Amino acid sequence: MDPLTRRQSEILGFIRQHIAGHGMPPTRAEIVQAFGFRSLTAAEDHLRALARKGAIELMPGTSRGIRVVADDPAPAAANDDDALPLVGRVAAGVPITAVEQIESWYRIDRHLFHPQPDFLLRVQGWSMRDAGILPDDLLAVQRVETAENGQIVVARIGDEVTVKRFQRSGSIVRLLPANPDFAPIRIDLRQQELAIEGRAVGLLRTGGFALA
Amino acid sequence: MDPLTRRQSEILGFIRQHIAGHGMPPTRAEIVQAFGFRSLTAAEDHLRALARKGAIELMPGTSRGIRVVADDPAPAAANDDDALPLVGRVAAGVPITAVEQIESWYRIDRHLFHPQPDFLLRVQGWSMRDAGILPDDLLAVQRVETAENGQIVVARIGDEVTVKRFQRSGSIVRLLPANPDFAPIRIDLRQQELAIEGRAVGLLRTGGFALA
DNA sequence: GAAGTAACTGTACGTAAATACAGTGATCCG
DNA sequence: CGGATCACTGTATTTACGTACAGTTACTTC
Repeated sequence: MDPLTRRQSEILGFIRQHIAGHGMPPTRAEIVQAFGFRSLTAAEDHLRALARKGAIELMPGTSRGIRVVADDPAPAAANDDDALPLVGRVAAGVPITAVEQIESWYRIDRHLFHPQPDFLLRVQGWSMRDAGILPDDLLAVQRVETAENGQIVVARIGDEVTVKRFQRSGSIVRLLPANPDFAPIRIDLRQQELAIEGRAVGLLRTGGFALA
Repeated sequence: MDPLTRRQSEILGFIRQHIAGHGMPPTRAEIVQAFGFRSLTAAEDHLRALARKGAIELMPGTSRGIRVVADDPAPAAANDDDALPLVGRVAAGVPITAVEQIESWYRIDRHLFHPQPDFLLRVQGWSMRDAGILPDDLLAVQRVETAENGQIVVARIGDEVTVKRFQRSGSIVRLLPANPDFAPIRIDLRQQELAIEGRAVGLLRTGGFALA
């Protein structure tokens, strides 16, 4: 979210306060009255600015169509039974689920998934497009050390973490993308180390569906 | 608080749900649409009844001037702030979110999604494959009545509910699949009726990733 | 069997509210 | 210096919304 000006913060504060107190967002007129403006456009301009900076969302043609974007993602606690950690950027060789790697926790009904996941991983790139796995999706992953052929796994080669379909024959492992634009990764277990971090058991897409 | 009738409870539930999902109380028109009424007065009557019985408070002359008074913990799941209903098979002409259509509730951190969804819908068929929407995925849908070009919408034509990308020019609406094996649906609004049930804001894949 | 309540349809109207357009200063910035 | 952003004033137009009025049908209750 872009930084707000002093005035914009006051407006945002008023919106929050109004929702808390009245159970609904304010109208332009109510903002005007609260701040002593003499023109509706003053309120409109502020709302546009706040929307542009991502602090609020405006719903065109809708009365009181203001939604405060939650910048405080309701931090679920680590001890919550139904919370899953979102694993962030992965640093040099550290196991992916190390505490330092955890970005945040999300409350999700674990039993939704079969089998049950242990953590979420944000997907990067288009390599698994044809498996319906897109960038910025959250992959629900179950921690396993070994994989069966055909399963989609989270694998680590050195510092690189990747999501691919697993295929092994003898000491040769192929990590297959689901996208003809990407090349398979071939690993000889006698020469290179491959760590299986987990197995994909589900997926969560939290953003909208913009045009690709 | 006086006891509510079955229908009145449903209305109250919808108001709660709307506030939770949209951050503001519904208008009369939104209630009418949600329940499939054909007259604004139906909604008005219910609101009056709920106000008379003390379940809500109405603020005269104020758009969305509905305040839920009681915080009775009636249907455990439906009241959960972080629960989403899974909408089941859709029957003849009934609005998709009609109470009777709800299969079950799932506990999911609403704040994960932007904007926040109102219900989940199980995806059927491969027509949105290239948008990463596969069969048996649960689509997180925000209830909206209109759509912008390019958005992925849940639309109803008669009794048929479909998920497609929305494109409108004039009175011609095209519902575009994201899969070359499927044909676009072309609708002339002057001849056919098209109901937008909602807008895709996220996705939940609960099964594993079997080989396609 | 009259009266009341619940749950609606259908029409109409005034106003609450969103929003476009045209400006005015003030400040910052390369 | 010109151009952007900020913070407004003032007017106008449309549409979203609340709400009144007049009915209908079915079910309960005294």
